Amino acid sequence: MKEKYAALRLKNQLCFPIYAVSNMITRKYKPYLDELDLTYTQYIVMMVLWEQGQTNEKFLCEALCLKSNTVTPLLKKLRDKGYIEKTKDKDDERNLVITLTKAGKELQDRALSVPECIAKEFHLTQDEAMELYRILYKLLDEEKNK
Amino acid sequence: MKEKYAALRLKNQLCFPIYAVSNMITRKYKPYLDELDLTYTQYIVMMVLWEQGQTNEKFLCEALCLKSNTVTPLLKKLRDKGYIEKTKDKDDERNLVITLTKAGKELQDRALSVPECIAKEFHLTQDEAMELYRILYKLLDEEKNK
DNA sequence: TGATATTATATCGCGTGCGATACATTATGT
DNA sequence: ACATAATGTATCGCACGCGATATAATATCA
Repeated sequence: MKEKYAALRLKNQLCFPIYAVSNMITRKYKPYLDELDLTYTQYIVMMVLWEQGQTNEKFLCEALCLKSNTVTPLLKKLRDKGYIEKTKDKDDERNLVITLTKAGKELQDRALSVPECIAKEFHLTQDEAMELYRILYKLLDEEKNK
Repeated sequence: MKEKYAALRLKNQLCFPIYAVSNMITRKYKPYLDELDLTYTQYIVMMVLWEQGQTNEKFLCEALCLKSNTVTPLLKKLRDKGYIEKTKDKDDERNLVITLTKAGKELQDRALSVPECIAKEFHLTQDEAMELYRILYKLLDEEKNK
């Protein structure tokens, strides 16, 4: 018979390797992002901005699956670094319009090498990467549609 | 031709869904672990202890892919909660021997329901769960053997 | 219109994670 | 034996991530 506590063994968890790999990824990015004066979380905020050009805090929170209590201080730091600007929406003054500064836009070119540097550090096959991606988004999408 | 900045799009990252799912998992566990007076990280520490019965900080750090500056305060909190005890190894006084208290041992029975509660919240097929597990450990093992 | 609800952002406190560093103990080499 | 290195743990400072709560602006509805 199976051991009573088998379900509580670390090796039998799916949550733990996700947690550990997530920490590992942040560590891997650090040396590359240090050169851009960005943390990992700041980097993904910048990604959204590079793509959207202009956005607001609410959109960022949803795109990154974060809460305002995480994003508000992040935006403050990015503004202090001179990468973004925050202005009030004229039509709805609750709305915080976030735009890239010149330095913020220029950062995108310097960031171009990051994805390939990171890719070299992980050795998954194309199929593995795609399957991992698919399963993770299945979990995220499921959560979003609740 | 492919857009110049395609590699910097959030949707083209593998790192981001791992990060987002990891955060999601911690949120999912919270209500169940609150009843045990454990955080997620404290929970995985307890898992190692339930399995090993006795261990030291170094073993914990390696098992959980964490550094001592994370684990030391964790152990302090678990001791304050009365779940573990810390004593010096007689043979090597650098070594911190960590053991479960009676309350710590009893907690394992109360934790037995957690894995199944969590499993119900995620809807992966058996194959998807196994493949996810395999790929994540491939990444972790690769890192360990460096 | 005016009370109430909703929405978007911000603040507070706590618990991680981590790089850098310090400290005490043991091991090592001459 | 004794200076030096290695090892195991602890401390410090910073940046998240989040639940709870607050605040300001807009929407809703009697």
